[in-house]
Amino acid sequence: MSTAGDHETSRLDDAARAGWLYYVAGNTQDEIARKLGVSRQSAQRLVSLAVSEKLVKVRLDHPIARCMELSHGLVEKFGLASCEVAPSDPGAPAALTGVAQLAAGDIERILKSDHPKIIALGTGRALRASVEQLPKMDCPQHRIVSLLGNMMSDGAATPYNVVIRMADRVNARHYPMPLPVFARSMEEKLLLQQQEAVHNILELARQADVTFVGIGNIGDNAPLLVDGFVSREETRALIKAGAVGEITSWVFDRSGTLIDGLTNDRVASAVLQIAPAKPVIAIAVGILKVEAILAAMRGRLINGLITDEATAEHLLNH
Amino acid sequence: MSTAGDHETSRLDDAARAGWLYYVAGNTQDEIARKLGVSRQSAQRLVSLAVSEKLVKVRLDHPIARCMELSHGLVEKFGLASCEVAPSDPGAPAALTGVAQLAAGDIERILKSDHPKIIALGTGRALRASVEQLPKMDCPQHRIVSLLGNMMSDGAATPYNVVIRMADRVNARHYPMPLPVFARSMEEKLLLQQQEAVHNILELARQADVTFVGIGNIGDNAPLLVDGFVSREETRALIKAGAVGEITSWVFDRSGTLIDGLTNDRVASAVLQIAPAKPVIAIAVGILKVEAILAAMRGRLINGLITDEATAEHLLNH
DNA sequence: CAATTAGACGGGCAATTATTCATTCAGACT
DNA sequence: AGTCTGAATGAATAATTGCCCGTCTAATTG
Repeated sequence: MSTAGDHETSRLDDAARAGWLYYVAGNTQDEIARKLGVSRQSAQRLVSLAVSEKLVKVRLDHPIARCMELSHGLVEKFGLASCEVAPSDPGAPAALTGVAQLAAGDIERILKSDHPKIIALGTGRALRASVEQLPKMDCPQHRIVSLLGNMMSDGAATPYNVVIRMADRVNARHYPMPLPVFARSMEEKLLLQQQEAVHNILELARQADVTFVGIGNIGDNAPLLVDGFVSREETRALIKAGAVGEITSWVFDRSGTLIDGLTNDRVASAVLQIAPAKPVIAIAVGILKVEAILAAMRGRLINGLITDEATAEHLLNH
Repeated sequence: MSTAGDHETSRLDDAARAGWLYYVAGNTQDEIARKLGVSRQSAQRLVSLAVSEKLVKVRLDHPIARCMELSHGLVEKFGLASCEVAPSDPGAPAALTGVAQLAAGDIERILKSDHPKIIALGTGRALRASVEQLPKMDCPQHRIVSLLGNMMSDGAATPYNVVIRMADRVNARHYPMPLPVFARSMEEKLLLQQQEAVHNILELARQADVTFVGIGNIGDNAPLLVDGFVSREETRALIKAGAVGEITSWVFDRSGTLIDGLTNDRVASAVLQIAPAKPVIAIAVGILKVEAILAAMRGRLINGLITDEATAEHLLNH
């Protein structure tokens, strides 16, 4: 026993020595092997032992480090395909710029591809801010398609028309949806969607290679309410039905299940797919949205998330 | 200015991201390149930037880590060719075992060589303890030579006969020095050294491929005094002449310069070389010896050191 | 005591990482 | 505008690292 213990101890000592020489002193494994009087392979084993025994601890002295941890944690916890967390600037309340830059980076990377892509977009302030961050580009090979209408029921344009703005910037073919966000009734919705142009656009959206959406909360500060798409009474009914969030105006409950009836009967936007095969990336920031984001992840309505540090903390500590 | 700053910042952010993915998440640089949307070379540059900008900090969770730092510090500060520091066991007062094992490891490594080597040995408790740690070996190709006599002036054997003990263990040719440590006078010393055998041994010692010595302090607890080689009066005279330490009974002052006259006139051991070309490694432990070790390093009487943590701390904080 | 087995070792090779070099590109200056 | 400079980039290549496999050693077991 004592012999084995000593043996193990001295092996760990050597591992520590090797780890120190490698990570702190910057020696190569060959040099370590010479200094420790062992073969290079043994030196390699010692270094890797030092790592696997957790003798070496790496710390990253940069605000980004926390973001990476959070992102990693969210990926693990909710089975996301991707997650990016922007640092929250404690000074600036307009926390959008961080995520907007991140999202813009993602979008830009996709646009740089030579292969034609179909990019589907929802709406929302965060998404709009992201598009604003895009540089001028020339991407005629791609198509940008809207997931939902850009009209109020009375025909007025909605304030956050992301598709057209983006197409402006990057010079791509684009397909805004010539529909109101909500039809006046289920029948009207079906009627509208039977138009060939609308039908084509919905089909295009279904084939999208990547989808970016916003997530809205339901309640007093809900985008849908603030922007006048639903009334106070409808909001109350939705809350009573368990609604906590919405994506492209489709309202869902805590488990991420779409609410039956109510406004969902009249939503004209493309249907959400559960556990989509292609990336569906939500851009969403804010403590108010935490419940909605959680629900969307639980229900597999999205498989990617771009958010900020503060929101990510709440999502993980829930 | 603001643009440049932003640019630099975002570059560092990316570097931090890359560093995190590499060191914390264990990604390969290829994966990082894909995730960050840059070329593999750029990913490599980002990782190395994160290192050179000190964003990644590596810590080693093992007592050895401190020893490695101390060793590195001593090498730098005193221009040593090598330095090893054994962990001090706060519980055990007999701090010798740590350094003894280290030294034994060094010696063993040399003995394993197929090329014939000449190993010169001094005396001392630490050196003796090291030899005790040697395993049984069979090394007829090497020669072990003593740097100094193993007799008291009256012909009695000295207690720490390292060479014979070591030769016992490793079965190597050995050359103990058939001389007293101190002759009775300078004339007697010269006479003794003219014997052919002695002359040959001294020449062999001069050619040694590697030399291991102990370092003694001068004073009340000095090995020379305790073991009865010098008298109290001689000790007093030496101290008055500035003596702080000795190696193979050659006494030197604070600057590592050999003291003129006194006992040095009568030392029969091989002369110390200043700034030796081959490794001359001292094995020395203890707060009492700090002054002596410092002096030996200053005077370039040694170019290698094996000591323990506590002693190393004192050497560096001096 | 022989058989078995777990673990370490080193050789060789594939994968990964670091470096060098020529080129490009943006901005500064003439 | 032309030219220079310095940074950034990608390609090529050199260096380093990680992994697999056959071999050997030592401990365990029957």
